Amino acid sequence: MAGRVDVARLAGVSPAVVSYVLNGSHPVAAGTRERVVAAIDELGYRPNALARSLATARTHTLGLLLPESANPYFARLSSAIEDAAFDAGFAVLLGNGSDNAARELGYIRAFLDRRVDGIIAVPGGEFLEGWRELESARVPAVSLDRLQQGINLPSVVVDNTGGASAATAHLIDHGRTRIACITGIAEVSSAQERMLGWRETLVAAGLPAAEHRLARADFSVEAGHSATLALLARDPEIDAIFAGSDTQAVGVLRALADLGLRAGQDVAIVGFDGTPLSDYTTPRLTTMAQPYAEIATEVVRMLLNLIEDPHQERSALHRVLHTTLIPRDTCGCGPAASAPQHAPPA
Amino acid sequence: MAGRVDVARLAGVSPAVVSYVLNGSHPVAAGTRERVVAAIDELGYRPNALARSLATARTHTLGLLLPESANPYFARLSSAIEDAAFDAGFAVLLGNGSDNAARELGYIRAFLDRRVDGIIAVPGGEFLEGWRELESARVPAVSLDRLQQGINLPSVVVDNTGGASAATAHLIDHGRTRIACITGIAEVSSAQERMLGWRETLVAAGLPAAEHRLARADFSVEAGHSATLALLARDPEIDAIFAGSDTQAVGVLRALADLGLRAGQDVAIVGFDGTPLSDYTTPRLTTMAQPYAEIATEVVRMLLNLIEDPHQERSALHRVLHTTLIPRDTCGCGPAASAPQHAPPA
DNA sequence: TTGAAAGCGCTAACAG
DNA sequence: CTGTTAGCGCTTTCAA
Repeated sequence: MAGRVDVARLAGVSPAVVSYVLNGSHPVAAGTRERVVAAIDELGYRPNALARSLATARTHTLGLLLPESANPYFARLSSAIEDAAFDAGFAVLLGNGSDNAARELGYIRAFLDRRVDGIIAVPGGEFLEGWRELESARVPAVSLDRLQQGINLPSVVVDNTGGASAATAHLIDHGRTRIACITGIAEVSSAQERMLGWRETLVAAGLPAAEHRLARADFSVEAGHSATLALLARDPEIDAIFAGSDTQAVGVLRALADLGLRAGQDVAIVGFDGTPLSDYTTPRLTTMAQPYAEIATEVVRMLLNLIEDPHQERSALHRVLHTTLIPRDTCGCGPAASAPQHAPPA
Repeated sequence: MAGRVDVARLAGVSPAVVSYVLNGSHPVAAGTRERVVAAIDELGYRPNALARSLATARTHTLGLLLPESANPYFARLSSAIEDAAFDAGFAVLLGNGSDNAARELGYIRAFLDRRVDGIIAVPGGEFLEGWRELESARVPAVSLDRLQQGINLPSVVVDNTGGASAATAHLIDHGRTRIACITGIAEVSSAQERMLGWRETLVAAGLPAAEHRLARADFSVEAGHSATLALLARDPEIDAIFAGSDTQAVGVLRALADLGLRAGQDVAIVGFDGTPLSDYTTPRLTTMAQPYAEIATEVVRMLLNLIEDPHQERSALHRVLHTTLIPRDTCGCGPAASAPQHAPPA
């Protein structure tokens, strides 16, 4: 592989000049530049990023730590973040915490060791030690999707309470009164806030927000499925379910089908996240959509600013974006809820 | 941040000795080692991976290039690969080709510049130039999920033809005779092979494999949806559909519901991939499951071997794993196909 | 068993 | 405008 010296020799200049034209950091005579550029692409020369990083203390690489990257929501989110990072000229190292403290820590260290310029993390349940290392390493980091108890890092989240409230209100508008909630564990701030939005809205409407209509489970289809079964066994009167995530909502759908109940009619549902697949469930899932692209550009923008100037006013570094209701079939809005399901073949 | 020299000073040794104990590459007196180790974790010292990599020409980092990481199949796959890489002590740089030649090339370069030890790539449609850079850079690389025309790189794929054949045979076993196929574009080898499996099996059974019952679309829900609509409009006689991916199958499900047709009864369906969500669609999707964990461990094992010894026999570097049929409801096996859909609430 | 010193490939003063 | 030189933080001969 051709090196900087080869280029320099071919162009008849010193190695330093090659750097100058490469980085545009120094004035270089037009003629010289041309010769260097010609030499560069004649040799197919590409600067060694490791060496450059060692010298500049910048890797143009971000670390992204997720709790479980296979989850459709996080998959969508990470894809958006990668896009934004790519546009900004950054590569991303991906880490999968798997809700496992040791792994999260392992990835944080892997990122730190490789000197990433910044870290975006969706903190899992047991992330305290990871944060500690992060803080002591003084590497710019921003918390995404959720806040971590007692640690004040810059963050980008959505208005979970507001979104949950809108979802619940929509259910109430449809005449539902016995509305259950399935959400994530209390340690996850976003899950907790969604529960709060549900509860507050119910209370404000003079409707019961009974404890036995609240289920906490992890953000998986399986959990949504079994939580629904348990909820309905405990209280068959339930006529609507607000699910704190689309993945859980898919489990709800499946559970209703298992019980022979019609989603959108017997039991109305509103999910959360606006996952791509939510538009293709049967029936179509009404959900609170998150603004993925906006979240992604905002979080990398914030991180990049932080990298430029690490001593920013912390208070300005908390962004709250908004979700929007996408009314489809499972709430009772759409046509499909009453569409022919036993119609003869076309 | 504490450096190697600080550790050395604290332990009363030379910086070189710190390296010796860190890498265990050199004999070190027990007492000395202890002092060094003590100094290391008193200072919380962590070696700079960039510097180490520059010196050793090893980054312990892999590049993973996917066509679209938000797709449930690739999300599941990348999560499995990350797991395997983590277990092997490797971090992964993730790239999202977005079926865009320029982006793919951009990521290949980003990987190469950062001196990844190896690359795993699922080639998108226009990956030729990317491959070229890959080859000339002589970096170990393996092709995943599909083969790239005319380029002989090590690969890990599944037996697509066999899987598609089994899927089609299963449909035939259910008495279906007018079986359509929706798969990816012909340029994608796996999509093509799945189509072939469908066709061969039909022919072998003396059934028609009509061209007008074949649809090529990209691997998305949307595409599966519209392809189904088109297929059925063209030929309402179709009584089964083999979908070359679960995401497309989800679109098929949605399209059938739109048309008032019952999946598993009016039209039977078998998907491909065994995506986690396939177990939670309504009705449950019968599918050919890919062995994710096995694929992942195999591909990183192969890549790691290649890194150790780049001059291996090429012929041994093609692994074909097998898919397994998971019979559920959409083929007609399960109970849900005939489950009450208009039953009264429990 | 330990230390000194020469790189790894690049950037960034500083001189010229 | 261009070249020299000293690092960046680590590994690795080679001597001691």
